[in-house]
Amino acid sequence: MEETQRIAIGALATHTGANIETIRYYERVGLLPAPARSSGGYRLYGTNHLKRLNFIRRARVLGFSLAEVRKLLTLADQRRRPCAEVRAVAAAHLEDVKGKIADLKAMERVLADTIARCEAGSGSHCPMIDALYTASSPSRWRRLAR
Amino acid sequence: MEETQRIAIGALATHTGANIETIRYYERVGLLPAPARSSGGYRLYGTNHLKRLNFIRRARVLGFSLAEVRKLLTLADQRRRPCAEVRAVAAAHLEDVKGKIADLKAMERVLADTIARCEAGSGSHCPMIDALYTASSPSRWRRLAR
DNA sequence: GCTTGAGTCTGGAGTTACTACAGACTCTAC
DNA sequence: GTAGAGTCTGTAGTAACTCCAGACTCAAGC
Repeated sequence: MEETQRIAIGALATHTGANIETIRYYERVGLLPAPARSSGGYRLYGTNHLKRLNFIRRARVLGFSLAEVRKLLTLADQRRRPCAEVRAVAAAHLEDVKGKIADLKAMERVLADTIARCEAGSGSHCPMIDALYTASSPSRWRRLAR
Repeated sequence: MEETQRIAIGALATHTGANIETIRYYERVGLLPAPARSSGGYRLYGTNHLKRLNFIRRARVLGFSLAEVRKLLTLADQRRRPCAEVRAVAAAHLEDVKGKIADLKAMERVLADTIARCEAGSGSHCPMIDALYTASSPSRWRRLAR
């Protein structure tokens, strides 16, 4: 319960793998509570900060935006954990991720195709450049990319 | 060869689907050459601008960064088109896209798993929050996410 | 007690690729 | 000549950091 160890920002950074500047940034934007300070003004972090920062980093690795992380942290902070709400945030994010995968796969296909044509090209002109300069409208390309 | 029609920025925006502000932005950062001006200072675009802007938009749809688009445009501008260099830019970008797809798929898996556990959960605590608060280090999560 | 070097502090600017104003001016049609 | 739509410039905001300068603090060694 009580927090005895207090570590400086550099140590927290090493323990979590986060950047020092990022830690200060998270404090500035209110994701990480302001820690205690030494007499000289150094930030002194306890285990709660360590846990919270790890939470943030794990959520970020999973692609949650800081706004989503904020929401998740708020939900996590409530002692009675509203699992349904957490699930809703995660599910919305999952849909987002799926959409991005679909978009990237479409891009991958077009890129791979064009590069392949490039490789087979005779050399007088570049199929990649041609494809980009071609008169078909970007909206058609966007359709293609879904 | 000669350009007779000259259209205002709004018309160019409608023709390409680009935003007016974006067109001015592309000019500011040097992707689109500064067009002629009317006596009152309005920008007047010709067909070359139209083609170039479409090129940029198609490349952006395929996920090329503006830096990459710049490189592609430079290569396209050379009369003798260095197909190999174009292919290199595109291939590098394709690798990037593939990497992002892999990352997102890993995210998708972890998210879907955790949400599934969430659905099956008894209700006393949230598996999603637990997973994020779990003591395993973010670097392990990152490994997981490849 | 003093010095040294590493660590930390704040505030501000830079990054990417736009987007969104405000307030002034221009163009076209009636 | 005037109304209303279009355009102009310049600045600031967005996400999520990252980097920097110049000042200060801390711990260790002598």
